[in-house]
Amino acid sequence: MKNSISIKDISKQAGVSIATVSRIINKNGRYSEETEKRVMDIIKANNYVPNMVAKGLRTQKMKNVGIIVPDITNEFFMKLVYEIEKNLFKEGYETFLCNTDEDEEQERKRVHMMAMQNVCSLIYVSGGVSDLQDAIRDLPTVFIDRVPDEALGNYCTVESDNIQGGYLATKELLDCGCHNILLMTSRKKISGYVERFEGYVKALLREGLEAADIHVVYLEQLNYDAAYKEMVRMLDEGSFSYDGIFATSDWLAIGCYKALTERGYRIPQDVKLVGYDDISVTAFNGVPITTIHQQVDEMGARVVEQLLSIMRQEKVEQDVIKVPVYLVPRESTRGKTE
Amino acid sequence: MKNSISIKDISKQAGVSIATVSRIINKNGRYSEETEKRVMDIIKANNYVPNMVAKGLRTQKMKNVGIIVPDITNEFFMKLVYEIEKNLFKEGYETFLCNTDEDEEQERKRVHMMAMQNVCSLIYVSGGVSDLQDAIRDLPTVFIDRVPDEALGNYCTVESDNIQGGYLATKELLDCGCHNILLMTSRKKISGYVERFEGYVKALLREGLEAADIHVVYLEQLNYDAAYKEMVRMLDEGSFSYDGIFATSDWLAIGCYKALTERGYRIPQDVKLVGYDDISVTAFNGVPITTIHQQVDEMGARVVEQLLSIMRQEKVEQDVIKVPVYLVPRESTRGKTE
DNA sequence: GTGAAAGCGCTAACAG
DNA sequence: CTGTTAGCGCTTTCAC
Repeated sequence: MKNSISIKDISKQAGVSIATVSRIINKNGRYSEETEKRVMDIIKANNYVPNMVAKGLRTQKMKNVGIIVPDITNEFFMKLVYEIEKNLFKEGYETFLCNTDEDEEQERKRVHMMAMQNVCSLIYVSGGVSDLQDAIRDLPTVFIDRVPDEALGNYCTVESDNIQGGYLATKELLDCGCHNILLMTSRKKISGYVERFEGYVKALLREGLEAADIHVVYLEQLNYDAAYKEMVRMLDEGSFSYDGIFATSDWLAIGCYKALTERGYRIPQDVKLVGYDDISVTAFNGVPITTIHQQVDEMGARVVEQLLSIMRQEKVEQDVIKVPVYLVPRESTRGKTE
Repeated sequence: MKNSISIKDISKQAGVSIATVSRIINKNGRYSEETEKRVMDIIKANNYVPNMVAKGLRTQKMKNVGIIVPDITNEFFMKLVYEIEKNLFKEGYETFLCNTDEDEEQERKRVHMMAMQNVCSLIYVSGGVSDLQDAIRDLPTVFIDRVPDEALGNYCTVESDNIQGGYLATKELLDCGCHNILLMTSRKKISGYVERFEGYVKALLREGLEAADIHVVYLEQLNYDAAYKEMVRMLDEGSFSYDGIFATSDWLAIGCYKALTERGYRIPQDVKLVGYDDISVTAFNGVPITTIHQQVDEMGARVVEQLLSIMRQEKVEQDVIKVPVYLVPRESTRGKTE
């Protein structure tokens, strides 16, 4: 790689052995202050940068972690990655970013590549992690919005308090007088989404509603297009008769909004709508959309903190870290449905 | 790293030398079909994955490239990264993602880290690349939206036809009858932005306007907050007297929109507005915003294609690849200003 | 406090 | 067609 200078060159110039230079670089002690200074000066003068690849080969550990994200064009995920990258970089780690497009095959391939690159740990954002146990085993891993089914090696989960989130979202709709609330969520059993569902049910039941009042529509993909199409389908076949929708992510809410308004429904007068994540488009949307705010900065910080602690082999006290959420009320739930 | 099996283990099991295994893995020829089959079977059976770090140390080349982006939470950049990652991954490259927050210090640090990680090339999105010549030298680099001032080693630029973009945006405003058009852009001399400015001037002059009709406001940072604050400042001190604004990026346009509407200005009746990039928030915004569409998929594909060609030492015929843009007319320029 | 030497997993001459 | 060997740049015993 480039005409870069190595530890050997430094040692030669300094008139010491490479072992000594290595010790000095890593501050491992067992060298005199005098040699230290001499060597450090030469290092600076030559603008030496350590070769992490060689170091990685020797130590069997690269200082880089892989981040697997279902959709890197989604602002919510990237705000999370932003925080993670920032905190990880501070600790000297580089991050590989992998987009899976919510596709298990892609995911498998990419995790495989990560393994080849000897990443020292993995961060998994609400993904499938289907049959990856083998590849992941022994690799410190933090999951976001997803508690793996089987116990893996060293892992931990960080997520929002999704039950509370689902509860708050549904409660908001109920408080607006909605009686027929549709939940739109993912077909996949991602724990974060399952919990939002749980919160929805909890709010319904508390309000004295019954099992018959639970209405759910499942989506194959968690994105705008899928939500829009499903909504259009329901509207066109006349199977839509709700006065409130809780969409488990903001892009789903936007998809619903688009389909509804295109067909002449007014929001919030005819249908009230709540999203989840608090990405900026909900604030700027034609009718600003009420949503559940996830504290991405807090989440990102906790993810890195947990990851480091697992890597240091420290005992991780909690397997699941919960971060609080709060409701952001906007136009889409303004007014009272009677 | 993990209990992974090595080429040595494979060779032992197959009863051949490690050199032969290496040749087979890399399809370098000079082995019989028979041994190939035997070795491949063992590789599969043991679920062997090559150690890229060792390979990288030996060959002095890691198959991973660094991507430097000013703001990873911006959908435009990430759509670009999405395409780049996809295409690069197909070719067996992994990507490091670095966020600079438009901060030169951050940028320096991160490029430095990339060098330590022995990335085989760099992709630079509209960044500063101030005094990085040293670090970058000899590293194949593709710039997006930025033509470096000084000639570096092996580089190339991919960008939208920004002059045309600036022209189309301004032309749209002129066609709506605007006479007093403000350009909002970056203080930094990023070539992509300088060219949008050029297009703006070109449209103005063609329409018979003069130097006195050129009005520009420069921003220190290229984001929503900066645009919003600057707009508020102008509005509050009464120095705003325009009937049209061309904001050189969508988030700037959204910032202007917010400030203007908060103060009672109507868009498009009082002020017409055009953005740049075509990120989704412009389509969903209260008043959908006219913008210039950049073909990110095309750009991403060209970036990877150029990068690979530079790495293969092939002659790069053009130093600057231009990708066409087009106008997406929306509400914010509807109607005629008389 | 310092140095010699082994070796991480792999590739690439070179010899056969 | 196949094997032997010498490192890539670095860390880490183990002597001195």
